[in-house]
Amino acid sequence: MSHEDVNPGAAPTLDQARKQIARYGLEADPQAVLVAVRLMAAGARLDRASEVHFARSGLSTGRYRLLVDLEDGDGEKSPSQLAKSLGVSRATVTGLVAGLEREGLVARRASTEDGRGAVVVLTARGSRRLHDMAADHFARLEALVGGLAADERGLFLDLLERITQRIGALTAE
Amino acid sequence: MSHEDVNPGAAPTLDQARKQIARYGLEADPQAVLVAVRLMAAGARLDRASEVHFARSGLSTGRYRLLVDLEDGDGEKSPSQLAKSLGVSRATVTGLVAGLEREGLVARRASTEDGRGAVVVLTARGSRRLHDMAADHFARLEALVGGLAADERGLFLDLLERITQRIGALTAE
DNA sequence: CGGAAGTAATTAGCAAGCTAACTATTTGAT
DNA sequence: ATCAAATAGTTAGCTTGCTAATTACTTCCG
Repeated sequence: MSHEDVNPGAAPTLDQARKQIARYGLEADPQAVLVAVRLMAAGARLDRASEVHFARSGLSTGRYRLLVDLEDGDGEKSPSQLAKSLGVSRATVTGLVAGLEREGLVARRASTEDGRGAVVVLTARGSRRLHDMAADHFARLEALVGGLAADERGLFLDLLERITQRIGALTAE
Repeated sequence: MSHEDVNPGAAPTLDQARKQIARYGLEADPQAVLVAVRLMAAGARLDRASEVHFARSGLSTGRYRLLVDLEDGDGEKSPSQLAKSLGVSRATVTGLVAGLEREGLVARRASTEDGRGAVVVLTARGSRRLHDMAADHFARLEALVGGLAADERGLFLDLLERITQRIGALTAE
């Protein structure tokens, strides 16, 4: 065995990126590759941590986002609208709503205007759940970013935005 | 209906963050919250785009990472080591290896040193698959980050690192 | 106004992660 | 030397997301 610490879930290093690029005889910029890979890794880790975080309130990330989306609106929305604003498929919304309805955080009614449609309504219980979570939730979000000064946060937002705009490049063609 | 574009999978805005914080009567810094929420949203989107990207080569993100991890080493590793370095559970590795083995990209041997252990070996076919993907893959990673100048990339890496260090804060206690 | 095409929601079935439980082996402490 | 505890790997069962197919209703065109 060597002396390398295996370093669980390790963020990849610049050297690793360089080695890979060299191995394939490519011209890519190791630093650019590193940024992409690190962001992906961070995203995956954050996703999982987020699930754990929301699980404490008996929710999942998706369910929480759906509740917030309802509360941000007038408290009701169709599944299709929810799918669009959450950026998930309608099938996923069906599943999320089913779970939330089972817990009484949300109710479903048939639409009065469109015979095909449904309307998802935030219940008092759902609203209360959001309020109960709020203080802890926002405190944790702040803590996550607490290592950055205010101006650094603005900078980070800008840079992140400029990367996410190009996510399509991953799958384009 | 209002004039708001529903803006599919919309990144949340500073105003939305402000409104939420106000609704719950909290003191949180809207910009800090926005950074956290945007990063989470970006992570989720990137994750899904990444799956689509790797699916073109008949892989998933997890399977790709496992292959790369093998190639970065001496071409073989135990499932436990893989789990540690990939930051996933051993059960997940079992599943990934099963899939990769089915496609002949990887092979499994019993460990000679430890009667409980196994060794996962990258096959020639697995190695070839990585090479075949490399040019396109790295080009896309570069494109993702192409909106940032070299010094901005360094900056971004630094800021991202300082946030990811605190992911634990989301789930701590 | 009648039928084709489009849209809303759900259902079924898939992959990736997880935890918990189980088997087999090794380690280590008495 | 033995037996308990730790470790390696797998399995089973859960959740979240997806796509594709199904059903029901609207819309729109001729």
